[in-house]
Amino acid sequence: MGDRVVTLELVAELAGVSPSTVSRILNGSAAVSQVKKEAVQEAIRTLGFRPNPVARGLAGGRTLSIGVVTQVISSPFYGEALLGIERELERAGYVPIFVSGNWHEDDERKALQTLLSRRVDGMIVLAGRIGNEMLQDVAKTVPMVVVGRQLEGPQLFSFSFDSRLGARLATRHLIELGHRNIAFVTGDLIHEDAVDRQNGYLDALKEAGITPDPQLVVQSDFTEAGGMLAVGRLLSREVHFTALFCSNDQMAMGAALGLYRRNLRVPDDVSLVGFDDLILARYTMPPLTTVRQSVYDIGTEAATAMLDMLRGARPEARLPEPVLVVRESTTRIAR
Amino acid sequence: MGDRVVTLELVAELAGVSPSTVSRILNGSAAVSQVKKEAVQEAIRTLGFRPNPVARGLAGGRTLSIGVVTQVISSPFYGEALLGIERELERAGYVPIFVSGNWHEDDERKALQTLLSRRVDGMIVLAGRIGNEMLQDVAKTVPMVVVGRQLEGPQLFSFSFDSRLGARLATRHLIELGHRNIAFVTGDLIHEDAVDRQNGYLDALKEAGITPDPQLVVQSDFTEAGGMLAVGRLLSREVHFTALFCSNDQMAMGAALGLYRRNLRVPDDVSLVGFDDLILARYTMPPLTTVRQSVYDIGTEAATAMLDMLRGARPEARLPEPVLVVRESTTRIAR
DNA sequence: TTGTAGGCGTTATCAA
DNA sequence: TTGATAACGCCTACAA
Repeated sequence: MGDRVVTLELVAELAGVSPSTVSRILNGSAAVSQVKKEAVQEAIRTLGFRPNPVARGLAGGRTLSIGVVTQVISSPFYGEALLGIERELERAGYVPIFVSGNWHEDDERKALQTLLSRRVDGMIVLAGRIGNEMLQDVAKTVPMVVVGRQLEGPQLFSFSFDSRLGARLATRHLIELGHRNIAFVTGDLIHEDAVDRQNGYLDALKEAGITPDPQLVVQSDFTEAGGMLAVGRLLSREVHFTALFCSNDQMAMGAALGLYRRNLRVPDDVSLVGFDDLILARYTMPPLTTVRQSVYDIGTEAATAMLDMLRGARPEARLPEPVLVVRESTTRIAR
Repeated sequence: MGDRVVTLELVAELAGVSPSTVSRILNGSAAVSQVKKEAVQEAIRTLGFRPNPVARGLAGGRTLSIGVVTQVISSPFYGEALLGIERELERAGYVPIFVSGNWHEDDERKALQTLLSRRVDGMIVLAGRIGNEMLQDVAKTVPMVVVGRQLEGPQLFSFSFDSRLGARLATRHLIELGHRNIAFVTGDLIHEDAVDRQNGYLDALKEAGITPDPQLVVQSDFTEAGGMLAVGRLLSREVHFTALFCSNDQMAMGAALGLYRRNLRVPDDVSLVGFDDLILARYTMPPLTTVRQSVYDIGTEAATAMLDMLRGARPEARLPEPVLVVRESTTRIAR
């Protein structure tokens, strides 16, 4: 890895041109004669020169890095999105810098600050609690892509997955299986996403002429532990239900355990549906019926949108439609 | 967020001192009179000055960033480690830059290159396939912490979790429950870790005077899908086994599904043990007996070691001992 | 203890 | 098309 400090200047010297010419070739920022171009490329090769991003950052204001505010870097949900972001950015020579917001407004604010002070060229924000005004404010400094909310502004692009439709599909599936008493576990309603999913659930009930019963709805927090607790609360209310729709797969996993603890079998006693289609969903017992929203694709879309903005184009997100994935955690109501 | 470009120079001006004095205060690199120190701190506060890491990187050679070569950013296993790293580094003002190696030597090499060219102040490498020589070579440029192998060298610190002991504990637990025919699913043996776990398994068998049966050992790859396939291969061999020890939780999850598909019940027909104690392990059905190695702690330990090295101290890793966590996937052998 | 001056490796602005 | 020259924001001798 003999990484001696090979500078642009050395390259220029060897190629017999000025540093500016080398820089121009590197960035394609101006026309350069073919001969010199080749000489420089040759010199770059023999010297093994790699431009120093730090110096570039100082001089040109570009760091070739994109700040990513994620919520919990270790969550299986965000993990897949980060992977998509990383892969997509890499192709354009950018590196993502991930900072966790921990679903905490202060942490998110700090994350933005950290990234801003690192002079990232752009910012991708995955959901979170922070106020829209703050985001719009940051977007004045660097182009920004926000996933999971609707936000308008210059240098600002946002998109959401159609969670509402996804939730409607899931609920409709249960209805088609004959279920009428369908319980629902929401995520933290601070998320637009969580609200959308709840609305999708209500949409489907309405569609089918079923009156929603508030007793069947439990608030939770998108975690496994939360899902398990939710089941406990639901059962303590002593309302009858034959199906349970959880706003994400992680809560569904927790709920499954909660049901199991009460000797309720999935799907024989309770049909269970999740949301997200994490890899895990294939390996739960029984494998989980869920709504696929390709989190990986969300990541690549966000990255692509970012790259579009950076090159001055108007981004355009085209996410795949949500799809219901029927596995074995749901069944026709026993009667 | 009114992030106007507040430079160190402005601070100096406002405080009525020279830029170097401000720098000295910022870095504690030399004694400064109390009066000036206060004046400067005051100025920093009123101006909301935050030093520019990019400029710092160029001038001082320090970027306050640590490169982290992880394998799959989205894996639940690495995710927790990354979280630990992030939290610990943050306390010292460092930011981790994560790049995925994807268990691919080329990718890992590229990751190292990327990180090196970004002038990270240190490198943390989580396992991987890349050759030791290459790592030792990189360590000549920046201090390095390697997790999951034993490596010696200047500016190089490595530590592993005691996987061998962990695996021995797991296997011994099964033996104590009366199992004699214990199948084992290894991870990719390119990992030292995977080898250690296999050795631990063999240790325990030997301890109990059980002759290991190669037919009971299946090679796999640490993924859920791999665990499921492994069960298939095992069953096709038609060897008798009453317990199955998988080298990690993810494979155990896959194995559980594989068993379920063949109508084998856990733990009644087959006792199942995993390794890692991911959060998931608590929510599998039934909850998984496994070996806890706090991946989060591994992350914080790696970060701490890095920080130690950066401040010139000799790092010292003290990881918690592996602990067997008995849940409900194992039971006394039916007789 | 403090300030001055030079430099870190690029890019950007001007002339030529 | 090319090359000087001046930033970029900070750190670090060196001198005072």
